[in-house]
Amino acid sequence: MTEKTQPPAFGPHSASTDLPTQYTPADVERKLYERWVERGYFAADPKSGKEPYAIVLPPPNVTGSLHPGHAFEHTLIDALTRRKRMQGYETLWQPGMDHAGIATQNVVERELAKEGKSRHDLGREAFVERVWKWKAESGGRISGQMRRLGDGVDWSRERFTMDEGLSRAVQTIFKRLFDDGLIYRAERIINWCPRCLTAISDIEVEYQEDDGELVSIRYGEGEDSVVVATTRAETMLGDTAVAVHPDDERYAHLVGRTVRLPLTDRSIPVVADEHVDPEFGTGAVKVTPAHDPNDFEIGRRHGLPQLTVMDEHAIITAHGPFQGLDRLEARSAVVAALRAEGRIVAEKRPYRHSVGHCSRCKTTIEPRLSMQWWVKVAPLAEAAGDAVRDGRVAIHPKEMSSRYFEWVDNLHDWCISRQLWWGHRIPVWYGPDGETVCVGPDEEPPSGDGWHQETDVLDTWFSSGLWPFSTLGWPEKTESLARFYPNSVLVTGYDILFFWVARMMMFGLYAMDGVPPFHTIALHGMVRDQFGKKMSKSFGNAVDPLDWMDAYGSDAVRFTLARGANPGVDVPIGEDWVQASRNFANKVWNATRFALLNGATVEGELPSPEEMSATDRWILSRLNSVVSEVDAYYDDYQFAKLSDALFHFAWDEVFDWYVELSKTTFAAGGRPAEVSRRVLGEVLDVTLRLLHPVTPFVTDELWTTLTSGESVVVAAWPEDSGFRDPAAEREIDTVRQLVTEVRRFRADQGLQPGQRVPAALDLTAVPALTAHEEAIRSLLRLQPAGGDFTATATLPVAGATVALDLSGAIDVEAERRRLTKDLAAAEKELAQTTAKLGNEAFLAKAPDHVVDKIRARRAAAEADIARIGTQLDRLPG
RNA sequence: GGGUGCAUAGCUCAGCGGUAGAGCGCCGCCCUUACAAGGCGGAUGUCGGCGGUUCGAACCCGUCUGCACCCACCA
Repeated sequence: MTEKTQPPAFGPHSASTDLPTQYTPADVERKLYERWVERGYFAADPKSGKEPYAIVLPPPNVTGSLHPGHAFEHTLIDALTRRKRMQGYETLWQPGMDHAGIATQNVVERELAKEGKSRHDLGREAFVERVWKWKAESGGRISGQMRRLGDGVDWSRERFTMDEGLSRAVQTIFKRLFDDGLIYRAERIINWCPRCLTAISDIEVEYQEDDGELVSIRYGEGEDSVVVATTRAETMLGDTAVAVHPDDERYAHLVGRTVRLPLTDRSIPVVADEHVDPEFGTGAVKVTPAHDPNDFEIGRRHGLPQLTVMDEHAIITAHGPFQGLDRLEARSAVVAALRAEGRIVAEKRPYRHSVGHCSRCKTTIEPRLSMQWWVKVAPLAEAAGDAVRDGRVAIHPKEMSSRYFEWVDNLHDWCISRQLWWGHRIPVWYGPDGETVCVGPDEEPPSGDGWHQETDVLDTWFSSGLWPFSTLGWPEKTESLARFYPNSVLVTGYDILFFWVARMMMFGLYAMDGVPPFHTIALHGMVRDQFGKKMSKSFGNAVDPLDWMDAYGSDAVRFTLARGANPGVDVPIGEDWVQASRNFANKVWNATRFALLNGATVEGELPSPEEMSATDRWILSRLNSVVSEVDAYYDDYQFAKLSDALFHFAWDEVFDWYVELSKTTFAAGGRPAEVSRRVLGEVLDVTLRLLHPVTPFVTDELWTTLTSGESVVVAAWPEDSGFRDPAAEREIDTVRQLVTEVRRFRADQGLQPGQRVPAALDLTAVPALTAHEEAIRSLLRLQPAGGDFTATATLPVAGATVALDLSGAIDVEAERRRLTKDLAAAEKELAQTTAKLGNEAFLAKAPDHVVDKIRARRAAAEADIARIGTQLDRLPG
């Protein structure tokens, strides 16, 4: 913090000179956001005649709070929707939250555990009530964070996956799928989390390399024995066969016979199955149909019994000495017992293999045989694949399409039932005589003795898969649904392509008569820390975006995220970068402050090009180019590019060169100053509008001050007027080149930047520059030369000559070093270009513009060599 | 076991066939009346290795190495 006193916060209509010298985000952010919402800027009206533009907010889980990844995603969506709104589209950004079944239930269970209670102590109803209470607090926190970020969502349409309307949607589509035979109930091996006590789907399983131990066990006796290997010895209690490959001669004599299963009083058959790899291990595999998905399949093929030996807590239930042991205890106990019987044939050896873990609690998954509800995905997935294949839905960046196809083309059926309490209860009733009735939203469930509803709830992704249309009122045929479905684009992370995007595609196509839920899928990367490491709480590098917003302002956080957003690529974020963005916001602030202090205006027509100076024409020419550039980047979801383009245009061109050059004009006054004031007003007006979608707060505060407009939120998006002035651009480039060259000389000579130096400027060789003489003198701190120079340094730059009176202060050696270095560079350039131009093949095959460029470079090198030679000759000594 | 992506300045990343770029960091000099959250100047790279295509390659092709991530029912 500086010691300068800060004037109080100011309103949009206070005098312009009230602007403090530093931008203080806290003074404006809250006030502006409230104003935007109050004025209804973000409300989408289905009745307007405007073309619709709709995006859904990927609903955050009600658990916890927003992390940097959310801030990132929201920034991108907010920028897209703000621009479209400015372009005159009827823009909907649909907000809401996801009940996040298993995740939320876990969180609340942990809360309960702190009180020494389990959900069973409360009972289902009270527990669910408790979750709702918790949701109320947590949801409020998230919407508070979204307000801080500046998210332009339509709050009047906020939805929750468990609210009444969305629950109706869930029930409706369940019933429809059920009636179409696309939902069924079946007993299968599923991924079971023994801690969450529920089934989870395949993609909720995270595989990690774990160190296990492979033990080899002999089944049967003597000649008729067979050795199998396993990492889960305890499952042998549930073995109901040994399988070998049909062509494996080693075991041919055993097939069809039985071997005794150690530690039990059972004998199990040896079966031949193609699935067995004879090359792996001993070529014989134990078969546990109730506890392994492969074995389940083998068991099915051979009609083997499915013997369950573990309960839902992964505790052994098989009668005998192991009963009551946890699976890991049982594992070592079983191995010890086998060893005692001499059944372990080889010492157990370390074995690294891939083991499934629950994505929610990291507990090792236990494959388990159980009755679950399933969605038959094949027909749905095919439609989802086709929609992308035939171009109705585009995926950005397109390289990500392969991931999408990888999944939709290789789908297993989706296990949608969860043994949880928090979620949409499956709308199926079972009758006393084994009847199964699926109940639609407007139907009365069957009542009477023996009827009861399914206790399982649906996978949380079942309801979020309906998000693009359930939020718009489906299954009712609402105006909003007709207007805003399909969505224009879906913006989300590539990590939930399978979880969420594919499900929305399947359900959208199914429920909405083959119309896919969005035209475009724009995938972004993950937020990482400044070293490119994944942000995670356990790693300790996760940051709360609110902390940075408090310290540097929302705009700074947003600009940093946008600047890192290359399509589909992970974005690293560090505090240094947020600071840099804060500095940029402050720069924008101060440039506008300068403009206001100097009477910049947006009033009246823009003067004609004839009236303007080359400087004015140059910046307007550049401005229009940037407008087109930014538009092209937006249309291609190139947030990093557009942010960078704006950053450099604003800072380097407008704030540095244009503002500096115009100071001279303003000082001189008169009509040229008036023209420049109008041009500066124009340039800032347009620049602020261009920046607004990414940095909404500072731009609105400044824009309303500058223009007295209502709000930049509802201002028109800039359009390229088509004005270009290449001659003016060349002219200003020359001025910049000249000034830079002389500055370099000054720095090399040790002249302090503020030190005024007498100088003669001879610009006659470049007539266009004469108009800029005052500006050049001012930028270079050159004073008019009075009388004779005592010591002169002459710089021929860009055809002009600058003679500086150094009054004996010239550092001859420094200058000689500088010139020698430049000379070497110029000679190298000459050699290179000459060689190139002497190459016949090059001249014959290279395009003209390349050859011309090389010629120009050679000419420039020659001129440089001559110039530097002259300068060196003049050096004393 | 498959698949995809990435290896460019100290760090994080752009560039993707025609003189190596940005931000931050670093080294000088400056509080020049919009801004020190600033200004000016500067240094820094065998563009992962090796081959090939081409007049020309960071960019295209092959190959190797290293690193990410995704998918997969390997006991």
